[in-house]
Amino acid sequence: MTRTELTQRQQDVYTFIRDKILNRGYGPTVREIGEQFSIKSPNGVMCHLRALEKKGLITRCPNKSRAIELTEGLGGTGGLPYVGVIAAGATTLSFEQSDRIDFSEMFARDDMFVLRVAGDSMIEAQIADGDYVVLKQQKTAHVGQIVVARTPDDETTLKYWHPENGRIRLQPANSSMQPIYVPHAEVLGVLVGLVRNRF
Amino acid sequence: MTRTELTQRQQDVYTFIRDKILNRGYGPTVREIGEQFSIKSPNGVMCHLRALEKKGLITRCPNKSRAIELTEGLGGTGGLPYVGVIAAGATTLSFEQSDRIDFSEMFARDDMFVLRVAGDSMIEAQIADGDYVVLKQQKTAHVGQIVVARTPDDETTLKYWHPENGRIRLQPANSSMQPIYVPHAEVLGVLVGLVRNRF
DNA sequence: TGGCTGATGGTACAGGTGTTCGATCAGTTA
DNA sequence: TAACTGATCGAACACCTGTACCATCAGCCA
Repeated sequence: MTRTELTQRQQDVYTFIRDKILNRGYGPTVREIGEQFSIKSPNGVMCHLRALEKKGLITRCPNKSRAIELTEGLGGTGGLPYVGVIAAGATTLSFEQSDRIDFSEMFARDDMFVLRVAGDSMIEAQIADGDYVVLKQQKTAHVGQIVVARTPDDETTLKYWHPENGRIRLQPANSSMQPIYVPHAEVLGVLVGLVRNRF
Repeated sequence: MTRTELTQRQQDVYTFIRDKILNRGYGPTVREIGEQFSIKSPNGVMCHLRALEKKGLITRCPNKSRAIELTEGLGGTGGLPYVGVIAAGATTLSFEQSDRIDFSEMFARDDMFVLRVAGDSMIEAQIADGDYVVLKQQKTAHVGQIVVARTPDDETTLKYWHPENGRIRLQPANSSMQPIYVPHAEVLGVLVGLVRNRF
């Protein structure tokens, strides 16, 4: 959601403010923002805040400390009703008194990140073109795990992770495709989840 | 979430603080709390804040304004960093300054519900056993959409929706399975999303 | 009755904080 | 070249805010 109408600097400041509010629960002061970006004058920051407010991204309450509201909702209030398991066979759905399920809570760890999948190389693992995959950031993986790996020629790819004698086999889940063999590769993260929202 | 170890007054104060953080985006000052509860001395409020902190409900950062953190997570606040598209080929992942993606926002409509899939009848639509499917509650569907349908013998199933002359064909996405033909069926919802979190 | 806890009031102070005014400076546009 | 915009510095100011110290009072328990 990069905004062309924002300068890079404004984008940075906005992201910082949002990050503070989201992760710490309360926003930064003018001087905290300044410190973060090595802006030594409070007025330097004020200038950006005025710009962000004029462009409608934040709302401020004059003369109050830390009183920055994000115009964009924080989102994620409640989750969705979880009504049961659906099998090939009989099922009773109970909309009444159902539990709720919250996907952002499901992937709530902050060492995770999201990639969008392009291509069908993992189709037989039920990972389709356009899916969002959720990955846990780590540098090692077990044999057979699905990982995001960076190869020596600086390509990044989503594949099964198979270290072999003196090389790495990056195995697609697509029987019409061949495995990739590389002398070594860097694991960027391992697959922990998947989200799809187009049907 | 009434806590027996809290006095009524403390409970009230805590609720007020949480309400401010959740609905306004930033917490109250000591004096704002005092005004709300007609406590005329800042110290009266301090006393409650100390109590709440001692009991572990909030965390404070000394000498900072509005610096009240709720110990209990806000629930579904933030989303995850969205770092790019991963293709079979080259990709540059940018962890710096990345956008964020929030799945609970993605499925934020309140006419949606979630089911867990049992069985492999939709495997060729990349819907696997154990996946969560997100459905939009509606009574009609277009031809070829994936729906949750209830058949006359009161079974509920996830299938492709194919109305035909005088009957409904409920088509699995599994070439080893046969379609189900029923004289009529009730659409409970159409598929709009999918979430998987086991790998 | 004495001691304890929870809840407040009052006052005072130091440092945090938002804001303003004036000025510089690089890069872009007319 | 002149005008402008974005970004920033520096200093100053008034108010906001957290905090500390001291005191009161009702209710409960021993």
